[in-house]
Amino acid sequence: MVEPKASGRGTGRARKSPAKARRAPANKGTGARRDQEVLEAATKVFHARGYADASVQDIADELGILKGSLYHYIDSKEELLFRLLDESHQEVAAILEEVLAIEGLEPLERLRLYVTRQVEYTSKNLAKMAIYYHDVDQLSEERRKEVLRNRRTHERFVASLIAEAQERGEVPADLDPALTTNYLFGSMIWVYRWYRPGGKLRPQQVAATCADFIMGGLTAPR
Amino acid sequence: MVEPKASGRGTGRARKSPAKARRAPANKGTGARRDQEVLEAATKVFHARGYADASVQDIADELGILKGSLYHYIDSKEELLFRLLDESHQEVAAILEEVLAIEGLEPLERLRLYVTRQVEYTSKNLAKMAIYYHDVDQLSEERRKEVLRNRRTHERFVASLIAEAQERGEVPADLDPALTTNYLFGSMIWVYRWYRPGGKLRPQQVAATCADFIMGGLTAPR
Amino acid sequence: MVEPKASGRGTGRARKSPAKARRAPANKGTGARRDQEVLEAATKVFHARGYADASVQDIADELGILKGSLYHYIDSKEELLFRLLDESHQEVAAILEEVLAIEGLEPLERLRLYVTRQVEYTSKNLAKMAIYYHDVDQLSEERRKEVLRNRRTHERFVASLIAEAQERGEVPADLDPALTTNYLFGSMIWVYRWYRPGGKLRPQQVAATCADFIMGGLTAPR
Amino acid sequence: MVEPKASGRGTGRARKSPAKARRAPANKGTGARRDQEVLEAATKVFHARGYADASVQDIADELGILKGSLYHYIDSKEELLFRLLDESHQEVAAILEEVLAIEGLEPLERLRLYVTRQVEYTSKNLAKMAIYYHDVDQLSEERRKEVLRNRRTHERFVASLIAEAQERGEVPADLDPALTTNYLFGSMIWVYRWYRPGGKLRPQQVAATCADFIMGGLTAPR
DNA sequence: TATGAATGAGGCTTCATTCAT
DNA sequence: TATGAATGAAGCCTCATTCAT
Repeated sequence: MVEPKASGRGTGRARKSPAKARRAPANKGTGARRDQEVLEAATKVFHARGYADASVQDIADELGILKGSLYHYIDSKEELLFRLLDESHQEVAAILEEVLAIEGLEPLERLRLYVTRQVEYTSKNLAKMAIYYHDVDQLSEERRKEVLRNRRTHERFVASLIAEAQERGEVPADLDPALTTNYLFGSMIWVYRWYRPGGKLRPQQVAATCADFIMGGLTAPR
Repeated sequence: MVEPKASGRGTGRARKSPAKARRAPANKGTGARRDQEVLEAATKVFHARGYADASVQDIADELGILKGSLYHYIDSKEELLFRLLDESHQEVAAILEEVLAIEGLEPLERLRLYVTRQVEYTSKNLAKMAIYYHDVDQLSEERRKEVLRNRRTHERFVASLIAEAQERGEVPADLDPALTTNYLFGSMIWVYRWYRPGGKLRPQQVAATCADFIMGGLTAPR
Repeated sequence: MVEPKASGRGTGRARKSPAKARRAPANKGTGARRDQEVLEAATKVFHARGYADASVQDIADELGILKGSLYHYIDSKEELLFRLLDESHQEVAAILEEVLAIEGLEPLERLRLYVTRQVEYTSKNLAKMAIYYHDVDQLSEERRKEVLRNRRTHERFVASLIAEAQERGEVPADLDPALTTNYLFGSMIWVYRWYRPGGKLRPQQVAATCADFIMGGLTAPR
Repeated sequence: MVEPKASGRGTGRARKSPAKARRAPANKGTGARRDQEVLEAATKVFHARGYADASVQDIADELGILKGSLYHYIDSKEELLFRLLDESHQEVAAILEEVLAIEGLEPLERLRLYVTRQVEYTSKNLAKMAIYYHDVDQLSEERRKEVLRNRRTHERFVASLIAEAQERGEVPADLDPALTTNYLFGSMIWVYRWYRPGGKLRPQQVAATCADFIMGGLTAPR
């Protein structure tokens, strides 16, 4: 069984932290909580207007502080996007890791579980996932490459699961695992574009039907 | 068999054109050709940098004219985007219409043909399709609604093809055609994100494998 | 005696201000003072070059800040004009209110007082009044309507003073008060076009002679 | 009796004329007629939008030709304004000349006639007069000076009429003719701001009531 | 005369970011 | 931490004017 490696906190981002210089101790969890609020505000705003179109002012408004004050929590608008994408990646990667960590699952069962959890996560975190998939290109060259590298690693694990199933004869032999991974991801990811929470469709239903579709696509004889 | 109606040339058109209003000019195609060049330049630039990030200057540079001169051909940056999206829609809708016009095809054959042609088109017109799917949100309220309305119509035709196959028992009865259309589109559309022309993968191969995947997803028993 | 109502502070006010919305600031007047400086600079520039011809750059120059910085104080060039006109209207309306508030005056005495004060005010605030009467048309439809509505109300009060005098037989019975108000205003307002402060003519002299002329025009038998 | 001199075709404006260079003869009255059409279109447009706000495009639209073509008839936008103002001045000056040319009139009768004709003319040529009085400042230094010089001459003739009446004791001795001329003009000119043709008020009525008002202002004892 | 493409300058506005308080 | 004034660069768009055809 494949083993995902530590999922790319590499560049590590020694970012300015609100609990940094001046008066080091005194407040501790507050800084982190505030940090999280900033990320949430940014998520909401970036999703609503698109990263490029959203302004730092919008985020400050969402937080109820002034634009200038926001710079106590961020280095730049782009760094904020990166943090968001990085956080998203952590969570998406964690799902894969959890699924891979479960013992005793056959490849196809594992794949179905993976897709199910992933789609459910996406349905429940639409804004985050929308930004994750829609706005990577807005990062600087270097950061974009880091994110894409992480994704590629992630995709390779999924592809290797397909390959495993293929070796067991459960997936047609003439199917290209890496190529098919793209179709699988397409169905899964595209959810961020059409799913509307609050409608009659529950996340579980989306997850289950999407997994059905994908499993069919993988296993159907040619 | 369902019949798609004329696909939404209704709203947006009173645009400025070099061959524009007052007293129809005597030139016969130069204007239109230049118009097309503008669209192509915009396509290139919007794809490379994203609509929001691309500047009118970039497009003018691409054309080798001054920024101000570009406004002989467009009303605004946004109108240019709309024209692009509208044109894309025409072409995408044309594919569906052609496929629907063929007589004697069974629903599933028709669906496979549709997917194949659509994916091949996308592979060959990556920039256009990337913009078509990635940048709709940047349109003004009104124009966005028009585009989305057109798409919804398009999707309904595809869903109705699935329903037809379902009635013939070729697709599981418990599958929701409208919902499944989303997964189908996901696989198909996502191509714009990962396909790289010039690599070893030919458009026809992408089209064929994508169609296989989707047909499997539609027809596999639960 | 008629009573002018609060003169139209209804519409236009939700403007951006350095002392603006979110969490009322602790500063006590600096913001307002700067605001006033902006208005004064704009008054000077608009008067010198005409609203349409004046640039935001000119105003920024006058203030010694950058063009972009000016937008901390204004929403748009047009909103700035509106603020100017609104302020002017407040002051002009205040004069009328004061004159109407004095008790024990006969209509014609009141009219003479009104004209005198108004003309004196105009002579002393040429730039403001010039803009007030010269540049209303440059406002957006909605704002122009608000300003004109205010003026109409103002004029009606003046007309009603004429009507009062008429009832007492002090003004010819065949004279139309509303129509005559226009002539009265013409003489009064036109001052902004020809009066040059710093010349040998004092504001009081202009006011007195203008009032004489107008009272003659009102009362002379036909 | 005073004699107005030739009213300022001085600077003369050797303007580009459509009947100028290439193929001198052939069309004769056509050129002048077209010229007049251009002036009329400009009058309409400048009045509707204000000189500074009106574009050359607007005028071309009004004429049904293209912007570039308009430059066959004008040298520049400003020159067009000047032509307009110059023409207006000719007509306004002509009224004064005619009134001065009539023999056997007493000064006050002459004044009343002058005001009456002038106001009637203004009421019937609102657009022209509005531009004449509203947009002089938009001319270049030199041309503005020429126009204002012409006006000053005109005003002096009116002032001298007042002085004549004063010498006959028909106007209070303590009244300053030049100063009073300003009030007189104010009432007369302001008509361009409030009169609406097509309403119930006929030009003759405006003229008569305005003249009444002004004569009252001139003759009433202090 | 008329066209219409192109110019080039300038105008209004937005915005990420900095910094003194 | 928070403020809010200011920066400076850039973006979109308009427009008077020119010119080859």
